Amino acid sequence: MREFKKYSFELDGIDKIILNSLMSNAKTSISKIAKEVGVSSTAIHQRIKKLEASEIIKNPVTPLNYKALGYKTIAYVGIYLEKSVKYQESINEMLKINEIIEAHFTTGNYTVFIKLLCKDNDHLMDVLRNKIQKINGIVRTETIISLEQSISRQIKP
Amino acid sequence: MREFKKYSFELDGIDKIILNSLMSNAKTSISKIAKEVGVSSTAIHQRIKKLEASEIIKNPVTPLNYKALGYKTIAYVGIYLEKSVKYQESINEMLKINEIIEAHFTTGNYTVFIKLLCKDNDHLMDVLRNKIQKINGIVRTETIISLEQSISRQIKP
DNA sequence: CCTGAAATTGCTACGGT
DNA sequence: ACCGTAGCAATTTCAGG
Repeated sequence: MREFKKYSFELDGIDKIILNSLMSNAKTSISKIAKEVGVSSTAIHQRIKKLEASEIIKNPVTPLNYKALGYKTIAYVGIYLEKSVKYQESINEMLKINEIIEAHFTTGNYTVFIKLLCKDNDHLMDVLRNKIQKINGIVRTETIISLEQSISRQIKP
Repeated sequence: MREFKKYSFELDGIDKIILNSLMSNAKTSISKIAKEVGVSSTAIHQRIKKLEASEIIKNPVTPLNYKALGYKTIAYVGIYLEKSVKYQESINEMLKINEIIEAHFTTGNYTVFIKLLCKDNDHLMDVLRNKIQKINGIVRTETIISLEQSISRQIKP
C-alpha cells in the first residue's frame, strides 16, 4: 500500500514564482502569473490547488495595520514559571489575554516567551501588572520593548 | 485649510465584521459578508475600499507553511552592540541574512532583538556563527530557541 | 497541460435616502 | 455620508481533449 507523503514534493521554478507572488500579495491574479511564466491560467490554478493540498500555503490573510488601530507598542516578555506549574495551564490563561499574539515554550532561562501588542506603554504596564503577573505560577518576568521594528518579512522559498 | 487625518475614523459593527472576516481569510467573498450583515455587496465593497484607503488593512498575503518547507526551528536572538557602531549599519547587514525575519531596536540589555527562522538546529548554529556573529560591532548574542509555538494569532479589532 | 465556454465574483456608474 | 440596483469586466471553474 502506497502511503501519501505530506510535504514531500519538489518545488520547481514555476512553483517558486507562484509562492513568491502569493506570499507578498495574495490577490496577485492567476492570469498575471500565467503570463509571467508563459503557461495557461488553468495550469497555474492547478499548481496552486496542489500547493494548498500539500499544505505548503495556508489561507490568505489580510494583515491589519495595528498602528492605524492604535496599537503602537510591541513588547516581548520572558516568563519564569514555577516548576510545579503545568506549562499548559499557563498557556490556557494566556489565551484569554487578547494582547498576547505569540507564545513559545523555550530553552534557556525563560520557560515561556511571549509577544505582546499594546496601544501604548500605559496599556503595556496594565497588561503586565494586572493580567500576566496574576497568572498562577509566574514568578518573574522580563520585558523587552521594541522602540522600532526595522525588519519584518517572510522567508523566500 | 483642512488637514487630512489619516487613521481617524470610528469602526462600527459592520467594519469590525469585515475586518474579522478578512484578517482570518482574505478570500472571504464580499457577497458572503454582505449576506451575513444584511446589506448589499456594494456597501461592503465600499467599506473595504475605505479601510484600504485609510491604511487600516494592508495587502492580503499568503502565509507559507514553513514547517512544510523544512524550516522547523524558530529562535530569538538578543544582540549586544558596541556603542561605537551605528545601529543602521548592523541592520543593513542583517537585511542580507535571509533567515532573519524580524528585527527590533529595543530597550533593556539588548540593543537589537531579532527573530530567526532556520531549517534545524545545525542550520541555526551556522547562521549564528558564520553570519550574525561576523557582523561588525556585535559583541555578544543570547539565543532563545522555541521548542514549541503555542500561540500565534492576530489581535481582534 | 491546453482551449473554450459557463458560472461566480468583483467592480463602477449613477441614483436614492 | 451611506446604501442600492444594474450592468460590465474580470477571474475562477469545468468539460473535454
